[in-house]
Amino acid sequence: MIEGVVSTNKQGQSLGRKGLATRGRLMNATRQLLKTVSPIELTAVSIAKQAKTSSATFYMYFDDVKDIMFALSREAASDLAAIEKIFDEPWDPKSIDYDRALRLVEEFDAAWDRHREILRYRNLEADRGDARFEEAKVQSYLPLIKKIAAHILSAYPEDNAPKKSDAYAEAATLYAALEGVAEADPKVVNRGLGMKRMQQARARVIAHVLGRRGNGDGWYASGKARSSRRKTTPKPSDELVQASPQD
DNA sequence: TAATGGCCGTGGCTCTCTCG
DNA sequence: CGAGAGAGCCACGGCCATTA
Repeated sequence: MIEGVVSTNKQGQSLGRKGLATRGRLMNATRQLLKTVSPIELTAVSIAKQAKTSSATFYMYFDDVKDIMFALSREAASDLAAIEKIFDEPWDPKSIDYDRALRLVEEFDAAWDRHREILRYRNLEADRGDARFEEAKVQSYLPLIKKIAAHILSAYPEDNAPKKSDAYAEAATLYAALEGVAEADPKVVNRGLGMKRMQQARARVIAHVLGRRGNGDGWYASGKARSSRRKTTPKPSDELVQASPQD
């Protein structure tokens, strides 16, 4: 897992075996309830009841329901991060590797299947402006976007590489496509084009963006052409680009 | 084995909010 | 406006590992 190490409860007492077990029971109870109850409707009382403990005990470990959802979202993010390992395998950046791209999509979707309610809640709170969830969301997707961007850049010779920020923009676009479908309820997707088809489509897009070209295709302007194009290109300013390497 | 102290869970209370 | 549900806090007592 795993969620950052928790060493004390809300009263500042250091957690022993029992305390860690109770905290874990509360988190498991929340996961169970999320299968049938919206996170918006979750209550500390229902979680405590499911964990066979009292609401007072719940407040010894968590501030409120949002707090336990945050702890669960960190666990989920850790599970999701495991798919980055695909990029550590030998992967020729100049070849179109559809099978590997499909595996990336399938593993990403599988992680979302395991944590959909929690990750959706995390994204909802981040979108609502909660700084803690926003930070958790960024820290969740940034490592994968960095891997994708590095893979894109590695397909080019040094003297003909696209701008790093362009590679990051493409990586962010791919991630948005990945997550956009993964976040959707599979039942809804299956009523439409079907999950298999959507996975294959994303895999094809990813395979083509990641495995391509070599000497460039004229998409990335250089020299004067690049500087003149900059006039019409808005300067990236969000936290993703701030965290990404600049040219 | 008894004493000790930290860890932990609970009962009961007040306050707030929602609903009829 | 009263009833009910839930949030949150506090004080107390039980449990358990450690120590003499």
